[in-house]
Amino acid sequence: MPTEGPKSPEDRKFVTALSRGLEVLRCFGPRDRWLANQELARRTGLAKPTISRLAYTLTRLGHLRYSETLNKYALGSAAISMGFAALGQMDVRRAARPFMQELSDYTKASVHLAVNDRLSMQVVDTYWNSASFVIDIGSRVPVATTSLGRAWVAALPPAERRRVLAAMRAARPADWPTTRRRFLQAFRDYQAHGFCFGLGDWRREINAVAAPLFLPNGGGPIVIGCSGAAFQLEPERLKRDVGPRLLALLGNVRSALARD
Amino acid sequence: MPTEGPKSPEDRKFVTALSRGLEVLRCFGPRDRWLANQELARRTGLAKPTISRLAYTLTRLGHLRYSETLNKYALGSAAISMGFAALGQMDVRRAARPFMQELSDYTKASVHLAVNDRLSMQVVDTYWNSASFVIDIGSRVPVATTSLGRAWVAALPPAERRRVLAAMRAARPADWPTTRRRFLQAFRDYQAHGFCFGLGDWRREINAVAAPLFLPNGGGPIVIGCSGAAFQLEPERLKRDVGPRLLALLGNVRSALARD
DNA sequence: GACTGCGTTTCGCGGTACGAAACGAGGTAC
DNA sequence: GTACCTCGTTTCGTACCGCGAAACGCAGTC
Repeated sequence: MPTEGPKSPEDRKFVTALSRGLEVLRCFGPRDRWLANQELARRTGLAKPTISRLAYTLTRLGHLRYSETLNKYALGSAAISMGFAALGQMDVRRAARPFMQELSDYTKASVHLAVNDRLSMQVVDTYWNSASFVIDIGSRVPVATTSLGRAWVAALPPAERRRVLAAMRAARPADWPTTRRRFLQAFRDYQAHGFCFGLGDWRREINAVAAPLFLPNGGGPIVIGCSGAAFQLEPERLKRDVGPRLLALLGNVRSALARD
Repeated sequence: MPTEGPKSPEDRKFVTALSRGLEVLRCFGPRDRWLANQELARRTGLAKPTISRLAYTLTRLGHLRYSETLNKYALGSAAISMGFAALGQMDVRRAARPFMQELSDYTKASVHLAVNDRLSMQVVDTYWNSASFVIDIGSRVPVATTSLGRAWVAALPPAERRRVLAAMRAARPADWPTTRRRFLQAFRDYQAHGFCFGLGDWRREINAVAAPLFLPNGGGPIVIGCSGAAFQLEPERLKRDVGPRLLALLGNVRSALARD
């Protein structure tokens, strides 16, 4: 679910202070361990004193921690706990486990389960075999250039789809023509087959296929994909063999989820 | 870091709305997948309309998701992403990895890395060998009855220590006499040896030893512990052999962290 | 010692978030 | 069908909470 700022001029239900605080937490990407007050202000576009108060609150609550020596903030242990709580409640992971393992065994490639986070896909589970290419758990890959991302966008309702594409265009205007073309192709692939491809445009020599899955109780789609060395996963094989097996996998997961 | 509510009569820096929103998120424990508005109101002690607005905001931001059919909320993918972001930034994990593996190999028991979350310890990494008893990653164990928890409390400065003990007393008044006695012993153990024990009082026939570690840049202590079958880890061995090795492990981790 | 960069604190105002009460939507009983 | 639950959302006026310009404090630098 692509999120955005407050907007909605007269949305009395929207609690600004809470949104801003969470925005501060989201500043901490994989690359940004320690962020100073000023940097947080720059990234969020909020005034310094505001950041000061929000960060103070977040620190008291354990979501941030403060280094006296650096005068900077980092994510705290409360964030970790919340993440694990959320992970533990994804029963898709349990349900999908044997089937993902099986597909990985069959293809000798790696199989991933991912959820969306803005313009990235967050890899939540990974299964692999032999020396194939591996994206570790916890990795993030771009929505724009991976099969995981394309499958996610393709599964969105039109309105949200447009919002995401607009955000990607704004984020990387230079790449937009290519990005746009690839997405149009991805939508056609999704229409025709039910899955999307990534053929070497995220990493050279890595091919992949991915398909979305809507969970019973709402929320955005999650995505399962299979990726590996290009010489092993040729486009034709992805379309004829791996892709259909991926769809079968999703079917199995769906019925496993329905069962209990 | 033990967190608490707003309080502080005139704390102008504390942003109440943000705190309340995060409090809502924290209602979702491992056992509570779907929570209704009313249940959230009960747990947080906030008025229904307030929860309504906070939950609306959190849903818009992707931290919660809403099931139309159940009329209930669950944690959303933003929580997962944040958790992974926080995990990825704990370089203690990388630093400690080989040493924890080594201790696990030596003891044939499992070795855990944990952080605190209120009255639980959140297990963040696990290494094990053979068929020994395993606490999986993502598990949570109580502070009150485990070596991990005791080591954490023992490492706290006196003021925080008192706060935590008071919270445990309030949470389980009936167990307090026992809990108190065990903690006093744990503090003596920590003074004398630098580590704390858990001898069958969390799970029968499971013994464990744990010691805290303060990270270079502030924040509460993290804890590393070793646990296994009681017949393998007799108290005497924990004190003479495993405990000292645990301290050596912590020393190694500290210097590995200082190195880079 | 003046200067610069950054974080925190002050403080009065504006508007936001609060919550009692009203409203609405399903569900159940009879 | 009506009356009666229960639970969630919306309304709305007020209290007060969070906002941010400006002032302050504190290091480091030249």
